[in-house]
Amino acid sequence: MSQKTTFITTPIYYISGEPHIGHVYTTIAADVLRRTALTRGSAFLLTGTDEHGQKVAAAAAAAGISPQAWTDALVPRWQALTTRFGVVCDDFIRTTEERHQRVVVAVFEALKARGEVYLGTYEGWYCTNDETFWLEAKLVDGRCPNPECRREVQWISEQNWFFSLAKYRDRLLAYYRANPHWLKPQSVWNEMYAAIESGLEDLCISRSNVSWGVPLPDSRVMYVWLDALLNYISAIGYGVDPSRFEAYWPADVQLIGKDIARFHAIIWPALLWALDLPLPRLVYAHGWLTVDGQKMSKSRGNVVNPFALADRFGADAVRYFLLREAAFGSDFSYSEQKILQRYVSDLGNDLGNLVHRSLAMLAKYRDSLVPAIAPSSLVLPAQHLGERVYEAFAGLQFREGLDAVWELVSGLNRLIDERKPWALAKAGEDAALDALLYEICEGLRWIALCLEPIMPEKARAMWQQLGLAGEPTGSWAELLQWGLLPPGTRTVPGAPLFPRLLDDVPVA
RNA sequence: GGCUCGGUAGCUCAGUGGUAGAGCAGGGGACUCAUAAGCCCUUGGUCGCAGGUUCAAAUCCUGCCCGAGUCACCA
Repeated sequence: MSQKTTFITTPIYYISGEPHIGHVYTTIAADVLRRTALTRGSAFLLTGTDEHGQKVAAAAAAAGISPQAWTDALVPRWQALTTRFGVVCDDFIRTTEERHQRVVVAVFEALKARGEVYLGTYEGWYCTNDETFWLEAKLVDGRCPNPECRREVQWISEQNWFFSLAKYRDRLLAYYRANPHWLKPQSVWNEMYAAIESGLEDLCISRSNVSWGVPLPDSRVMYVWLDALLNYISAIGYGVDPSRFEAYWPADVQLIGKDIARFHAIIWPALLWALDLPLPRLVYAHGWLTVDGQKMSKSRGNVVNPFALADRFGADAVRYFLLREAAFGSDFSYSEQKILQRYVSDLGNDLGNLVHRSLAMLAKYRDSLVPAIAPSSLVLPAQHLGERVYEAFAGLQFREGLDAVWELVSGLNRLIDERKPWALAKAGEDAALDALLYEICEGLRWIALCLEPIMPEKARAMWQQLGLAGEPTGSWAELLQWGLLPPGTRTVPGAPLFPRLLDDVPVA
């Protein structure tokens, strides 16, 4: 039992455009981890925006405003995303903030003092149009290999700072072997191990030809990726507030998309070692959401707008769908039909209707008052549900955790059909009816608690309909004990949690 | 091209040596508290292809086909 605060991070999002469903996916998962951790202790969720770099500068220039004004205008859109999906961030850091930039500079100075960086020459073929350096081997007929570009490339040579990444190769390999579970899923571990094994080159960490970045003391700016990685420690006061920093670092889970594994699984650990800091306990690279098996991208025109999705199905249903539909580590193919099916079948028919029918019967047979019964009549075998769900969620096995909760949902639906409350009422078997109704309501209380990390709004709605005070949050060890639902509680049957959708028009 | 992952019921997937599984969809039934929901029963698969190892292969080996991803600042 660690008393340390569970520290969870998402990548900071590169604000080159509108947020899409993929960004939400990561952030929601982080929020579930945070809420799950809160059932046993304290938690801290960090997210934010990555605002430097040429693409941002170019977009701002195209709009005729300064990069700072550009990012200031976009950031609220990203913050709105977390709010819209019920994500509670304990901090939201922007790389343009002073508190971040001074840490970046301090880290640079520290690396220099430790001899971890040196001034060298950065050379390569450069495509001005794509603003990208290309390896000679990648060039196609001596031109830019991007099929949509194919322009001539030019040889660029500039003085820049380099981080001594290559010397960490053996230490990384040894660390990987000694810690086979520090990077998940296994497939990403394999890829990164192979990448390290094949050799590392020192990393150019400054730019002379870019102006929109964290300024270094010598008029160059910091390489945007190093700038971005440092958010994880700048936000918690590295070099500024040591006691605060040590209360959080190392991170317990750093969620990333598999595309940025290289930065988090090779450069990041080496950088932390260079600073003499411990590594995060787990870096988890989750899969992609694809649309009909195709990668989501602007050029394909198949980007799913998360706000539209939330408007149609509700934020909680989207949260549920994203974490229930596929194993968290692997890709899954999004489709309108799939989320609709989950909504109707799992949420409306199984869960929503269970709540509705249960409270309707309690209203009809017992005037909405939870009966008083002897504890001995409690028979539902849900004792270990809390542990199962906690272990699953905390271990990023969201689907497995939800499967476990649904065993109780289905169990209650089955129990109702088997014991037939309506028949008990007709036959005047009051004791049996009391016991049954109590069990059902108590089961619903458990479901509300267990689902709170996934669907906080709906869990709260269940809690209120059950007539319970406060929120469906708190220590599961204390709350998930069978029989804690107070007899005499007046339930408040309300609107269906997941009403039937009136149309099946696809989301634009 | 190198590397990675995958190809199992109509759909989404679990199953890594020992008589083919789940959920959803489809079909049938009994019920009525409920969002025409829920419950019970059920149809359905030569486990990508071809070889090989083994008493025994979806599961191990080899080759091939197909799909996706990655190797470039997209979660």
